[in-house]
Amino acid sequence: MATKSQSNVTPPKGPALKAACLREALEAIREKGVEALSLRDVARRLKVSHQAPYKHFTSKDHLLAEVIRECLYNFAEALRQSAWDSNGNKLSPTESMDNLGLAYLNYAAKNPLEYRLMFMTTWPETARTVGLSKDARASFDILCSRLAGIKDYSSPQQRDKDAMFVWSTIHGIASVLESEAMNYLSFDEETAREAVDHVRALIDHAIHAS
Amino acid sequence: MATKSQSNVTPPKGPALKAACLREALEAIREKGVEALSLRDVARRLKVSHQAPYKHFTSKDHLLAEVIRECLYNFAEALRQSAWDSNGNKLSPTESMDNLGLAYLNYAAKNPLEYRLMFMTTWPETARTVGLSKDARASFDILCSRLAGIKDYSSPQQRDKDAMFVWSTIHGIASVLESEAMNYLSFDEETAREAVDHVRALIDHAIHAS
DNA sequence: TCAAAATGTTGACGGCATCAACATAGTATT
DNA sequence: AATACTATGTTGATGCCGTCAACATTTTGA
Repeated sequence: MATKSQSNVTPPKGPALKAACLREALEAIREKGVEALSLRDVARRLKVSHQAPYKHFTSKDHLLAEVIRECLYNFAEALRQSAWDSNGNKLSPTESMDNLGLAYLNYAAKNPLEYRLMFMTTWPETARTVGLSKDARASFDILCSRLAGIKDYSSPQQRDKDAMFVWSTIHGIASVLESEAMNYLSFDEETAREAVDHVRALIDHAIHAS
Repeated sequence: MATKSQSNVTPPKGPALKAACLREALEAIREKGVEALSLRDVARRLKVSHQAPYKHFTSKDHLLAEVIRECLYNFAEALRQSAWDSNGNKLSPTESMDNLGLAYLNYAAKNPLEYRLMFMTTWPETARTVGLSKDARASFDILCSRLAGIKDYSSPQQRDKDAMFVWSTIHGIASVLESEAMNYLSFDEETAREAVDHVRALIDHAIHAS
């Protein structure tokens, strides 16, 4: 006997439908791209009427916003975990900071779809009204606290300045690696890897020098 | 008497229609966002049948790709001009390089819509088949030659490594400044400006140090 | 001059987001 | 227990969109 509704047997109902919509939406985006996301398609995949999702999301854009929100959660969680080693021991502040950049780039590399949704896609208008940006801020805050762990800042502004520097720089390298750019700049892997190291070294240097 | 078809008098014909489509498409995007771009809307604006644009663009995505291509042209042109001062005198290699980053950030700040289209939007699938990336590469090549002007590289790979570092870093700061991020990180202007200076100084330092 | 190529137009089709109206089941209130 | 309310689904418009097909007109060039 089935324990939970396997995705293709019986249409999920109630809260399960909501979760299933989020899951299928992400899958649909993976297969056909964000632009092609369609509520009807999601409904069809779940063998549910084309209006059913509306009981859980007020519009297609709200659904998309929630999908992105989940990505933001997971991303922040991955960043948080970069403060512990594989044995569950807390790393030193310095190691934590170093590891954060690595974790960021790693996450982007392993979850390109999610990364693009979070940081390389124009969020739906709705994102503003549902406060998506707060969830994005969570990741930034992790960076801020790691920075505060390795350096004494005279003011939050000073810390933010550093944080923004690190954030934008890492985002820069991640998004270039992720973008179409890599297809046509025709770098060999080696060059790309070295460029990444280059950036990481520079960031490191910058933080400690300033 | 009218010399050229003013946009709202008589529907433009032939090649003029093509140009007008590109213009109106950009305007439509400015008003309602890329996602909401509609060929029919463009046609309507030009008081032309909903199929007329198809005589000049094989699909909506082809139109969008051409719009982006124009942005890429203009952007590259702006970068090129950063090698000359306001009097038309060619700057020294060092000045040219310095100016390039400034020109990039300036362009992004003054043409946010275009910048987003070029570097913060998922290009239509079509972009691949029409070779859009080649036009993007042009800008990158400008950066490469500026770098080559101020430093002797043992190989193109070495130069590309630097170029990629600069490119991604500048892109990072530009896109963070342009993104939703600025809305919710709630930096004061001052902090943002300092962060930008911070990055520029670091880039500068990095190039000369490595 | 006159056929072929370019360029426009109208109409049709299927897909989509969303609104409205209706059905049903679970819950809370009397 | 009976009732009414709410949450959740379903079916059926409506109007917009991209695009195909068929047809009309203009331009071109042989």
